[in-house]
Amino acid sequence: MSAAPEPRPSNFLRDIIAEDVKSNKHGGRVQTRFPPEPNGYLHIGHAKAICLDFGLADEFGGHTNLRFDDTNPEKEDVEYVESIKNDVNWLGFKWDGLYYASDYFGQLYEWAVKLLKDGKAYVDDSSAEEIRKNRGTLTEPGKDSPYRNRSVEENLNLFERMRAGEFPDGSRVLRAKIDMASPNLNMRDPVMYRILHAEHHRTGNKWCIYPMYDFAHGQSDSLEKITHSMCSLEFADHQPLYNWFIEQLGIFPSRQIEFDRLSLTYTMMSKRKLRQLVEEGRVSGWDDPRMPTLSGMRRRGYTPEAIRNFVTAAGVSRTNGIVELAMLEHFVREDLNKRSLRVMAVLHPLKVVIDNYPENQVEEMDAVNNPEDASAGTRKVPFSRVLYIEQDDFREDPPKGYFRLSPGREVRLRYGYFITAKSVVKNDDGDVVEIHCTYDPATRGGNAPDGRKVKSTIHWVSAAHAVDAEVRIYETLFSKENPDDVEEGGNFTENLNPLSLEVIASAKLEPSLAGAAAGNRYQFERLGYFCVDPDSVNQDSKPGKPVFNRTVALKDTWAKVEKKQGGKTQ
RNA sequence: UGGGCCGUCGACUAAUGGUAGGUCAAGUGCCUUUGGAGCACUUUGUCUAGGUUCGAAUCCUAGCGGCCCAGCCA
Repeated sequence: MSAAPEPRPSNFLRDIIAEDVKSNKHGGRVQTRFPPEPNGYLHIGHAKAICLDFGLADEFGGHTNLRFDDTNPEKEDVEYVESIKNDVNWLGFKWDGLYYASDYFGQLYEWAVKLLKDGKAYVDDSSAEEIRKNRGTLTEPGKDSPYRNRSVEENLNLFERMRAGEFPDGSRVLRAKIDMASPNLNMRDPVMYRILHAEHHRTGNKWCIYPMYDFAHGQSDSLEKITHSMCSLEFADHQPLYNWFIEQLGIFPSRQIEFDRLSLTYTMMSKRKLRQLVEEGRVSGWDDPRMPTLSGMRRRGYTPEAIRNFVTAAGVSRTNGIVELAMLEHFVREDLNKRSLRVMAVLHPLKVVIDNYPENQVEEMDAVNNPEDASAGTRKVPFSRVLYIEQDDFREDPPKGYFRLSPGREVRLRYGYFITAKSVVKNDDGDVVEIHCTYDPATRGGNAPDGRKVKSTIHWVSAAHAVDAEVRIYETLFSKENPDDVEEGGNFTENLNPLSLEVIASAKLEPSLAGAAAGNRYQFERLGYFCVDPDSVNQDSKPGKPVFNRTVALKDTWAKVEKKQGGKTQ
């Protein structure tokens, strides 16, 4: 945490909470909750909710619970609850209470009985189809169910038998008796309980009826004395129902406040569709580095700080917009720039032989680890007669404005020497496979005593000392800004970007990278930020061939200039 | 002639009814042993029409446009 308080742009959520604290509502107490359903992994969209729920409570000295909204046993699993806990912690938050909606099944049942006794609920024998028909439409009112006016005794008896398992799935539901003509569809006698003979990941087979979201969420908030229950905009239509149950039950009045979801260009935020990608094997798993999941981003090399800064900068409101992926990448670079050790790595090697450099000589050159952080110190990088440079850093026929190596041109090898290209060796296809150069011994370390300038500094790795590595380069998983933008009847998978993963099988790394631990982050100079993938460790838990993920590329002005020139220089 | 929510630079986001600000992007310049980064500067915006008000992005009305809602999902 920095000493100076960060200027926080206010937002309507903070204003509401500040107002409540000021007016001493709930004694000035602030209690929030983050309520994911454990039916998938958390993604960057959840990060916004997490930052809001935890961040806002923290600002006002309040508390935040992590509550699993596990009311649908058919979709939920412990694998997901574990991943969610892990991801929330990784993002940097600690919950005060850890709860499950399933903790409240008993209480919820009692409350349902109370509503039954009060004549505020009834058991409906209609089929799902009939209920749907009688619900009416957006413009026409619904019709009362023929079972709507059963006696309290009959309702109580039927509901008890529903719980006892006497009826098959789908045969009956418990409904709230509100108003079939309400303009708000959620108020047209919403279903409170459905019969589901399914094993729940926590309550096992204890229950065969499960409460719907609407009959569980507000009461769960109430039980936990949540003061500010923040959720996304699509629940705004549910707020009257949220309040209705709380009022009928006469319980603690939690307040629901809606805000807009985070949408990102080129990013799929639907948990259902992300699961589909995993299940169909279109990605390697929930933690595939191309996934927008927190576990995917973690593996990709994103930092929690970068994600938090991004979410804060993107802000919160009630407008429905979409944030550019470039903005996320900006915050990732900003954070990584400060903390990453610089190293040299060649992704597409081109052999360079320095003809006038002694055959068996090796020099240890001093290299700065992080120009942004003097305390990171320096390291030694071996220099020898045969090196690798990037194929992109040499052009036999340089286009206008190209500053790097070309025949007769002198460049600086970073922390090495000035070299001048003299001749090339080509293979049968005419490709340049080797460059012969000379070096100036007076320029050791990259300094020219005579003050002469070179236009370019390029990175390199000594061939004899290079560590071979696999490097995985990622592009967006989808090729369209909106992955759901498909023709009628189309499928979002059509928008999958076929080029989202490029594997470079044999990149050359400077020797300091040998045995780097999984998760370590580096900047490969001039290329981007990379981190060590867990795949670097082989089956026997021994270090194998290093595997690096490219987290994000460096901004590349040259590429931009080149593009602007319309490729005519190519 | 259903209800709810929302319209601010290219994008995103701010402004107790009182100077339309910030970030991203873009551009210009400086600097540079990463053509990175950094630093400085610059450009463009309140959907439309009325109304209330000394004063409206903000409040009201209408229009236009967008999003959400007809799961026994959350």
